[in-house]
Amino acid sequence: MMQESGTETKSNGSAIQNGSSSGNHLLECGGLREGRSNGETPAVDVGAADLAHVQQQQQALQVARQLLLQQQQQQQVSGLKSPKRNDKQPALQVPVSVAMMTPQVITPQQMQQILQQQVLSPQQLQVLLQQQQALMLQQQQLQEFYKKQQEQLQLQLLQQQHAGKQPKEQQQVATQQLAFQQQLLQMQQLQQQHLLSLQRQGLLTIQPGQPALPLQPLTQGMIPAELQQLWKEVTSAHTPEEATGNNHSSLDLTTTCVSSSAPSKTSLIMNPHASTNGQLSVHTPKRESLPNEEHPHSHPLYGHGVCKWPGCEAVCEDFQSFLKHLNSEHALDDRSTAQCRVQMQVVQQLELQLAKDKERLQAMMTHLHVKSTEPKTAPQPLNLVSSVTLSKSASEASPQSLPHTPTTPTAPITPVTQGPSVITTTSMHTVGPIRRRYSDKYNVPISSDIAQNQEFYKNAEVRPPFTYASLIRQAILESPEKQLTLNEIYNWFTRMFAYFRRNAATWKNAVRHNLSLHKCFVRVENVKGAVWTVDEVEFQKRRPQKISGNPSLIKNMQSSHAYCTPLNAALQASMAENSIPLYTTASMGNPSLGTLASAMREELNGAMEHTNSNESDSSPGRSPLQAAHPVHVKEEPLDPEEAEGPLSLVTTANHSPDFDQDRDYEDEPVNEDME
DNA sequence: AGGAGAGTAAACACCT
DNA sequence: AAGGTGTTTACTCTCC
Repeated sequence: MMQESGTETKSNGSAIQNGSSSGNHLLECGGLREGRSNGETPAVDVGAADLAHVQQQQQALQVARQLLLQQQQQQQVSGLKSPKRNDKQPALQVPVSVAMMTPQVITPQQMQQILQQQVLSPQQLQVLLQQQQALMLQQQQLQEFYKKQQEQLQLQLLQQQHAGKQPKEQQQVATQQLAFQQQLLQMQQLQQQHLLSLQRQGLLTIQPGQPALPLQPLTQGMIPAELQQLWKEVTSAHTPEEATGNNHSSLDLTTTCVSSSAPSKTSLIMNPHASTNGQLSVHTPKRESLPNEEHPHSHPLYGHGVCKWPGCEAVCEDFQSFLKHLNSEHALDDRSTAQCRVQMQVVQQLELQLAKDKERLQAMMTHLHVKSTEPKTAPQPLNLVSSVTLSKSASEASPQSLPHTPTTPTAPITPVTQGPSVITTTSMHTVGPIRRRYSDKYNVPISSDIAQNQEFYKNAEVRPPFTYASLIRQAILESPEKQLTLNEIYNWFTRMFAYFRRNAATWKNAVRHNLSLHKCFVRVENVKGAVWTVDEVEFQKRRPQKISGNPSLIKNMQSSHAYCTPLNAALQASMAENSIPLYTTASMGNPSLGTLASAMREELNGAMEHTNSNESDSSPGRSPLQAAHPVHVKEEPLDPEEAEGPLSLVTTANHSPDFDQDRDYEDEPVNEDME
């Protein structure tokens, strides 16, 4: 999608350039342009001073227009300097003529970008759309009015040419256009407000030192401002500086907008790289400014005296120190941007999953003809958090798809070669089957874990971090008679774990295999048939399973139970298998999601310090996840090959090929996507 | 490097 | 005959 915008960009860019020299666009352009182009023809035999005056105005207009174009071109050029901005910048550049003719509050491409970059709630989207529509409507009206004015002006010009000078009429026109100018100003203000609100909502991000995406249209839709300037030229004596000043002011409108919400450069978390890809501009200038305006000292990234930037948790005495910290520690760099990108992926993934789960729930309810969330055995989203699966299956199911998932085709090609601690999907991804499992023999009481996080496992497609043997044993032990048929074991698996509702052929085979393989499972002939029981002695005899892998994980698990609930392991496993970068702040979007994200983030990062997690202040309701404690997570340097460009808004979620939960649980003929 | 545990795949036999 | 159940083998991966 970014690519689309990218191409648009190009075309737009060229359009601009052409537009400045050729008349193509001018011709399409409506009144003003026509006025100019037309004006040149009849102007020949105009001897009248006022007519010359009008011509002067038009020339001035042209000059101003060129100025504007130059500015735009300069922007482009400067944009080229920092490769990051290429994509976006041009995408936003709309030929002046186009800008005049079409409502350009925010271009569709921009909207698309926004939508891609930010995961918005439907409500937010709706509001946005409404605002957008309203603005567009207004702009259209203004444009119509503008056209009329231009026609009138032209008409009057012609009249003047024929009938001679009529200062009064000119005055009249001037007055009319003044009024029009005011409307344009209003329009601009509206746009500003709109943009500002967008910013506040976190929908737009403005990069420091450059006109950001959202502002572009303003700049370009600057025709009104241009007119203002011209009008000043026309109606009153003014110096060229003023003209340029005006130009500036028009631009300032945008920059003002920016600066108002993003006081400090560093506060803009946006990454240059991001825009490179034209993919991401997450993060939150708005969040920085907003708190000050509305809730002084409340900040999504700040809570309980701790910086809640993913993986940070630096203690900040007060809000001011937090701001300092934010600006210094989380400035624009690869790490921050990568974190943002990852965060966005997480959110995307979660939302995608949420959508799927909702759909599934709907289907279930429809199927069962129930209205309430009733299903017993069937998984139901109990709450936002638990209903959000981690789509582990996505990755685990199709390992081969992973390598390319994170880096979508649209993803930037600029890999993050640095940023040691940047966690990316790829860095977490483990190819092939996950063999790190542990039984309840080691620090992790499977029974308590399962009981504790039952709902989570039921709803999240997270592979339980236990071996098949442990799970089978658990299933059997949970049964009243400590014995189960194979089918009952199957049922237990599917009932207890969302994960085992997929790829049935695979795991069922594994279950059978384990039952047969391990001596601890004893087959007993029963009246009904054969049932399986557990020989505890044999089970305990089994060679101790080591928790391998991440040393920190081991350390955590061994050293502190408190910090290492099975859930953590589950999460970690799922994250690893999922290639889901659970690396987030609670600041984005849905609080519940944020909570989940926050909790997961801790899983990944907070481990080290894992003092006390206070990330959940913004989150209502706790979930199993929240009970989770930080676990150390592998932080490996990015593989340059796999690493995505910073902040590339990857659409991994959309790519998870097998993340189709609507599949038949039982018959998964294929493992093509599985491990 | 090699052993062991674990997961996966598959072939095969038996039973219902 | 088809499908479920159970056994076994082979292979791979990961960890020690």
